[in-house]
Amino acid sequence: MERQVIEKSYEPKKVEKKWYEFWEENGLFKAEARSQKNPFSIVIPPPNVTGSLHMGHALNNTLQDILCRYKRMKGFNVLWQPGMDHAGIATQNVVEKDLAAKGSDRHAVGRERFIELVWEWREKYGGLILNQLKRLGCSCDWDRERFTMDEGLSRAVKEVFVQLYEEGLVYRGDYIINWCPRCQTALADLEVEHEDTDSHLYHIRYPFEDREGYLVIATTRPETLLGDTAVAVNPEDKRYKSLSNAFVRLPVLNKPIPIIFDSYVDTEFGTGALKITPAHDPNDFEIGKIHNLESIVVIDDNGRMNELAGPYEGMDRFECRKRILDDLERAELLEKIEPYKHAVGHCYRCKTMVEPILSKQWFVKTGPLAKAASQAVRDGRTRIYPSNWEGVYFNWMDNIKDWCVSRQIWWGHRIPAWFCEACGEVHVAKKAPENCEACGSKKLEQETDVLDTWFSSALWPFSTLGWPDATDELETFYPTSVLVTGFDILFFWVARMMMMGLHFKGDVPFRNVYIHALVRDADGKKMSKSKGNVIDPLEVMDEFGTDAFRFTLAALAAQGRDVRLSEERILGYRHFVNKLWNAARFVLMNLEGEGDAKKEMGIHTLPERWIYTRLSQVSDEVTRALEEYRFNEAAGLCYQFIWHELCDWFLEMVKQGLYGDDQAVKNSLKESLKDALMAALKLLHPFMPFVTEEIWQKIPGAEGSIMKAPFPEASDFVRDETSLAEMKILMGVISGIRNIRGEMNIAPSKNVNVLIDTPDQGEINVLSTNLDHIKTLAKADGVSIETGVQKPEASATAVVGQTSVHVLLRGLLDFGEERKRLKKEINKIEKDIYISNKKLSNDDFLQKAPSDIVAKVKGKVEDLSLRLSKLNQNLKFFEKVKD
RNA sequence: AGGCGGGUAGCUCAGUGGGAGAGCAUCGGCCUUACAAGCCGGGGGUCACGGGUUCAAAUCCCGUUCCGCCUACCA
Repeated sequence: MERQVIEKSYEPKKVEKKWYEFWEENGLFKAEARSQKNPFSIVIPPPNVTGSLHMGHALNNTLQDILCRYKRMKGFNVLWQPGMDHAGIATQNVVEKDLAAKGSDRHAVGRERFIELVWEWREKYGGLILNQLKRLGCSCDWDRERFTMDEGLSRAVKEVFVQLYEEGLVYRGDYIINWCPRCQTALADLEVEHEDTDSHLYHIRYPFEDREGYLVIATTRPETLLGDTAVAVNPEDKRYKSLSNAFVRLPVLNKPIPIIFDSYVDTEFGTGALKITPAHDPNDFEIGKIHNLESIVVIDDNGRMNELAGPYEGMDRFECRKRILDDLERAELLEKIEPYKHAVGHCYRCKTMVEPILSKQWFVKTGPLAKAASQAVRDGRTRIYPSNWEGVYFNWMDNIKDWCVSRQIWWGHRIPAWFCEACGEVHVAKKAPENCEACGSKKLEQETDVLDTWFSSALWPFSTLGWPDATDELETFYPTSVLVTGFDILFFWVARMMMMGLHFKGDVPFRNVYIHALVRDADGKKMSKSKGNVIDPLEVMDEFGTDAFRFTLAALAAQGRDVRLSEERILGYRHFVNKLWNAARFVLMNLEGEGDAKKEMGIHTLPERWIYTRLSQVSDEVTRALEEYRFNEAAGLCYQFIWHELCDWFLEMVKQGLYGDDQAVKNSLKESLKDALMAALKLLHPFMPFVTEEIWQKIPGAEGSIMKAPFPEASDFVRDETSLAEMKILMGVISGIRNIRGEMNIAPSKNVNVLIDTPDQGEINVLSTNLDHIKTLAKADGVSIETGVQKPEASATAVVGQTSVHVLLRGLLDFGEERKRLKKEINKIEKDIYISNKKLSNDDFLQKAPSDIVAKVKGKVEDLSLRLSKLNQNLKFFEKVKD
């Protein structure tokens, strides 16, 4: 065989690209539309077409990739459905910015041309994030990539909208919506971010119409008084009992408005009198409806005062506020100004302060849809992990409000509704009608509004699989197996997919939802560009390698907890990647020239029997962890096992045999080494796809990609429970000697002699057949094993269970040090014994605790007592020597 | 206002009723022929505070406090 030169350290950059291309070329990410295999499917949370990879994406997609790779190795027909979201407002903003840079704007180029420009932008820059996902190793079936604006998905959108309309679940009406004056569009309630803001509460005098004096109202937005059509007080409020049928005079505009009584008004707040502006406040709107008040819109789409604002017409809303306050002051109608902190809504896209404005919009009636979506989770048809999110989900679903789905932007799915210019009739249909059904006119104009981006996202789990056509993909993969996402879009996206999936497919869109945490910086702060605390995933991958990065994310992704990412942590796991690399290097060096060694039966040494047993256990544990989305546990198990068992003990123990003369033992060890390495690689592959493939390909006899290798199962390895106990003794003795050497500062170059004293024949057998391991790993020259011997003078002793390990230190032993060491040990044990004895002397404990627990404590006391007496003997010995 | 999560070693965090753990950092000793991105050994914690349930509490319950987040129409 040709000698493979293996580098001393792993160089991620050299191999990552190579293997990704290899996987793609060999079609290893492809799903089968029809298959005998069990299906496993995930739809990717579609990143925005404008997006570039940030930590949230990295975590989200790493977890999905872990699941997909794991399930493929488990033999499933895996579909990881990729795609992107057209991201209405975000994308439109980007292209508008381009235009602005050229001194133009969208109105100058016109709607049609603008949309063309957006498509052009998409062709040019839109694929960026997908390539970044590839760098991350994501094993999506890229041939199936979808886009929320592509033809098929647009068809699904129309189909859904029209059907909902026909069912009465879509309607159009005048309501208060959140208006972003910068984006020039309505926003759904969810798209408004409330932020506590230092503001002022203005107390304004509204003079009575028919008598002296005035009513004082409190407001944070004085400019809206221009649209006031009433002042409300609570009917129970004694202060205002006398005011029925009274009027006040609206300041500035100087017109009479009625005083009305409504129990909505809080008597405790402000003056207990509330100005009512039905066109610019959601609550006032409701009150206005009840009392048949007129709604007067005074702020336009640009956030400027309109012609109904009288003298303030044309002013910006904030400028108007200032001017009105000045005018009120001058008229002595401003009673006082109090500092006031309250939540102010901002546009989630551009952070502009939103303005509640009355306007005509399209809504989805969510009540019936939400009820079904809520029920599906209550029934367990969809399970949310971790389950505490179910409460949040129910709370939202049960208090849901209708969803404003129209947006006054250009980039998006244009609402399939047509208005008759002649009679005003509204037609909702998949295709433009020829003429008006009501009056026959041919003059029909399509609605200019587009749909909320989340409308198309809500259909993602079935629209990407070909709906409304009945496809094999839908048949095979719907409902999808699991949705992996962050809690920040639980309402935006997950909830709405549940509603749409249930309504249009008659079944939930996913069996499980795994909600992962948010990635924060090392100080627990949300990463954001403005804070400058963003760690760029691409830079991390460059510096530490993709595998180390992925493993870090998985290891930190404990359920229900945010991920705090620090570079030190990633560095630590890069060391782990390198450790694996070097362990493999060691194994491969020893397999050199062997070809396919035949399995040698019956000569397995203790370390081999042990490592197979552990492989069996660990495979089982990792599998269970992954099945329950306990990624951090799965990662931790692999880390612990590979580093501290496979490398620290097994690899060290096989060395002698490998370097010895017994060919049969050598062959057996090589085979075991290879088995253990291959199993470790397979366990790690979902987490670290690149390095595991790179090593896999170097193993003699390993066939094809590791992606196609079966994931290790408990039954793949011979379990030998006695090997666990035997290794425990052996490790205990070795650690005991090492401990003494360390504490006594014995140079590693200095070998020592050891006398082991044990009464147990089984232990004698184990230790004597593994003498060489003790010699090598503990640096002992002569090791003898006896029963009931005298403690040699000038020796330090470790006590392991019933066994004493005397380390002979002629000329090396500092008696004082040894006394100190023994006292420390004795102290610890005495404390332990004290605690356990306290339990055993408690009758309640003996009676009520389960018997196995009692037995355990008893056994522990016995063990400890034995050790204690031996340690005490040793201590006495040294105290005698001192005298 | 309501809801959720959290407070465990110097730091970051695991640990949902029975012997307080890991990684990093730290200290001591080693270039031992896979790995100094390494090896061996050590030190370090009133599990936020106060009560309760229990034979037994970091873990369950109640209260207090601090931090973070989410939802909400108090002008």
